[in-house]
Order: sequence, then structure tokens, then C-alpha cells
Amino acid sequence: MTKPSTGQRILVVDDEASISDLISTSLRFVGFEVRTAATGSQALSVAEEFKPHAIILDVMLPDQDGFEVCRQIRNEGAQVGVLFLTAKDGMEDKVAGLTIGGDDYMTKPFSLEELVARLRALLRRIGVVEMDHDDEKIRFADLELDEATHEVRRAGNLLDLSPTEFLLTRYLLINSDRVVSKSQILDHVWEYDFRGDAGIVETYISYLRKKIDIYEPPLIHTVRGVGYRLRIPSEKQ
Amino acid sequence: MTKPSTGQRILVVDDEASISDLISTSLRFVGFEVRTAATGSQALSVAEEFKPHAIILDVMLPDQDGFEVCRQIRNEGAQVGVLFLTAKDGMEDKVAGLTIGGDDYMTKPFSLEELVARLRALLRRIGVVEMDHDDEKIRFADLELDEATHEVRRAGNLLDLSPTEFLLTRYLLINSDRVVSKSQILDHVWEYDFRGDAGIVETYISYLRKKIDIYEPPLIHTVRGVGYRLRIPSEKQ
DNA sequence: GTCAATTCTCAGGATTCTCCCAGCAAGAGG
DNA sequence: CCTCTTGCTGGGAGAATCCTGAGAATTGAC
Repeated sequence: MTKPSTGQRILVVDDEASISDLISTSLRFVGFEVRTAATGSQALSVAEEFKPHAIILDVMLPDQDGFEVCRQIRNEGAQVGVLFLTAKDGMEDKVAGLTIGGDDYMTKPFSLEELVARLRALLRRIGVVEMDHDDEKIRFADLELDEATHEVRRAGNLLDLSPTEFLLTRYLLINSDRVVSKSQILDHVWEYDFRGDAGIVETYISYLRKKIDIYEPPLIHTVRGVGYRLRIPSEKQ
Repeated sequence: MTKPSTGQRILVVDDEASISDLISTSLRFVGFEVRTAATGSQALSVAEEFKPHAIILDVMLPDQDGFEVCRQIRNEGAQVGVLFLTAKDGMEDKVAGLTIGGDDYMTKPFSLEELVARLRALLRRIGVVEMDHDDEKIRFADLELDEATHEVRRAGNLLDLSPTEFLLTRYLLINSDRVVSKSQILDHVWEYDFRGDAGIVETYISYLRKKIDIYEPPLIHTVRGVGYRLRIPSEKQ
């Protein structure tokens, strides 16, 4: 449960209410101040008054496209980072090309865990949030995850993790020592439209154990009937 | 020591009167201020005027589904935690996203003890109740239960408890020094549709004694013909 | 296109948990 | 002391939960 600090202002622009609700709820929970807009013109007027540090912007809007919105907001002289959202339909290359400066883009559907991570990275890049060199590392015991390089090490040894394994590891690390349920994991780590069974989490925990817990002591513990938990086994037990 | 919560307002939304009665009675008893609603639209109007800190919300409502209700209430800008209730069967497909933003969900039938615990956890997460790191621990003598990690310790030693044993321990701890009857325990710890005999409580007390009271002094005491009581023997009875 | 990595489903097996029963132990009261 | 009631606890059947390997489906790279 990261309790971030200064409450940066984020504007979420998407015409699908379910998506913008999902995003804004998540962002508010991790400590951002959030406003939403459903159209390009609405985005412009909200931005003018709200002065967001970053914008999460769907490229496909009812009135105008996201790049145009981005251009106009920047014309106002605003110093703002943009995280574009796009459907996975082949437009990705075009979006990638148009993404300039410290901006970034993600394809829908995405994982909320990843969205927050990318947004934080973006805020760091554009200098809204100062970065201590250690801010980008999450540690628990001898397990260490580096946000900047996407490297995970246990006892100094570099682990080779797949993308999902990386996200799961980060989620466990962020919530280290607390129990997280399989549905919590599913909701935060997997893409929001995943319709499968929570059993997939068991499979990935199994994968992770074979990479993280081949070292002693084991850190990933299951709490039967509840979920999983990262913990350092104590002498007493 | 009754711990009267400082009167947080909880809205209970369920169309089954028996369920919403059961829940609201329990919540009032532990110190919450409660209102109920049987439909989505009723929930909206009550919420607007009552301004609840949290909502216990059945996803299956006669007029509209719980997600829609949640969305609309949040659109009013309300900072509110939601604890969804879902039937055991119809989930699988709709459960996604329920634990976003500090929210949580439980499947029917549930244990009242667990409902209250989860509700408290939710109120802590969304910051309605400030949380000292020790707020998540319940203690009696050298027995200590940690909500966040689900750990129970006696004299510092970690105990390995099954889910039901954990719930029972928590119930005894919350009511420490007070006598609770077997039927009270049955009503609060077991799922509300449990149709078995109260003898099951004796069995679980026996299990607990073999885990908790292998240490001195024994804390679990039988009050013959009445129930059980957590107490430190040295004090006058 | 092919190939490799990754994601996801599924099912068998191992373990743990729940619950009931039955026989025994421990009060209470005469 | 005897009897009746209540509580304790070991045993065990069946259910629930979790782990893991195998392989199908998907994705991405070349």
C-alpha cells in the first residue's frame, strides 16, 4: 500500500465511463488527486482549471483525437506528461511514433498495477517528483526489484522473470508482510477484462516459487483460505 | 471493554429483508450507525442524504446491478468504501474488479464475524479511521492476533490456525473477559446458514486449547451451562 | 511463414479442514 | 455414592483447498 505523498493531480480522459471510473478509483486509492473528462473539449476546459501534472488520455475520443487534445493543452504552455491509452488494433505503431518527450502509451486492456507503475515513472521523468536513486527500488529481505531497469534480484542473483511474473512480484513486494487474496491479485495484476479463474494465480505463484524461493529462506507463504503473503520466517514457529 | 466505533455510518443494500436485518442488527450492536435500502434507486437517495462512510452492497438487486449503483454513488464525488456481497454461484464472470480502490467482496453465505472484520479493514484502508500500526492487532494477555498478517501468537510463538480457528480466536478476543454462549459463537463465527449442532463449537474450542493453552496459564475457560470466556486465571473470578 | 516464449486451462494428487459421532470425563444435585 | 447432565476429545469420512505438471492457445520475434 504505497502512500504517495504529495497528491499529484491526474486528469483521466476516456469516454467509456467504466474505464475512467476504474482508473480514477485506483489512482485515488494510491493517493493521487483525480479529475475525469469524457470528451476532448471537456478535457481542455478541465485541464485549464485543474492544472494536472499528468494526463491519462484515450486516443479515441468522440469529438477529436487524443493527440489533438494533447497538442492544444500543451499550446496553453502547460508542462504536463501524457500517458496515452489505445485499443490493440494495429494503431500501436502510429501511437508509438507520436509519443514524444517523456510521454508513454499503453494498450487496452491493461493491468492496473502496470498503469500505476508507468504513471509514476512518467511523473519521475518529467521531474514532477524528484527521484532519489533508491526510490526506484523495492526491497524485502534479500529480494530487490528495480523499477528503472526492471531487474529483480534475490541475494544478488538476477532472476529471469516473464512480464506477468514481474508484475506479480511487484504487487507482492508492495504489499509485503500483508496477506493479499487471490482476487486482489487478479484485480490488480491481470488485465481488467480477464475473465478466467483465480486458479491462474496459483499457477503463477508456483512459477515464482521456482525462481524466487529456490533460495533460502522461502519468502512466499500461502495463508490457506485467505491468500498469499511475503514474509521472513521467524525463529519462533 | 466494548469498543464502540465512533459511529461510522454504514449503508446496507440488499433486497432480502432477512439478510439486511441480520447485517444491520450486527453492525448496530458493534457501534455503527446503519441505514438500509432494498433497491438500487433507494440506495442512491439514501446515500445522498445519509452520506455513509461505507456501503455493504449486494451485486444482485431487483432494479439495477450493484456495480452501477456503486458507480453512480461515486460519481457524486462521495469518498466511500464498498463491500460487495455476491452469491456463490453467479460469480466467476462478474467478480473482476471488485477489490479495486480499497474495496472488497464476500460471497454469501458469510460469517458475521468476518463481515465486521472486513468492514473494519476497509474503513481503515480508505482512511475513515486512522490506523496506527497497532490498530490492526488485538491483544489479550500474551495472546495477540494481527489482522493484516493473519498471524496469531501466544507468548511470541506463532500459532498455526485453520480459518475457522482463526475466526473463533478473534471472536473470543473481541469479547475477552466476557462470557459468550455457544449459540452466540455459532451465530457470529459460522456462516449464517449453518444448520448443524452447537456441539461443533466444543470441538473447535478443543482444537484451540491444544494450540493456545499448551502455554501457561490457560486462557480459555468453560463456564458450565453458559459458554466460554477468555480470562487470566490469577484474577478473582 | 517458423520458432520460442509466454499465457492460460485442466486434472490428478497431496494436504488440510470441516463436521459428526461416540465414548469418556467432569460437575451438580440428591 | 449414584445419576443425570454437560463438556471434552479421538477417530474418521467427505469436502475444500492448494500445488504442480502437461499441454493447448496465444503472442511476438525474426
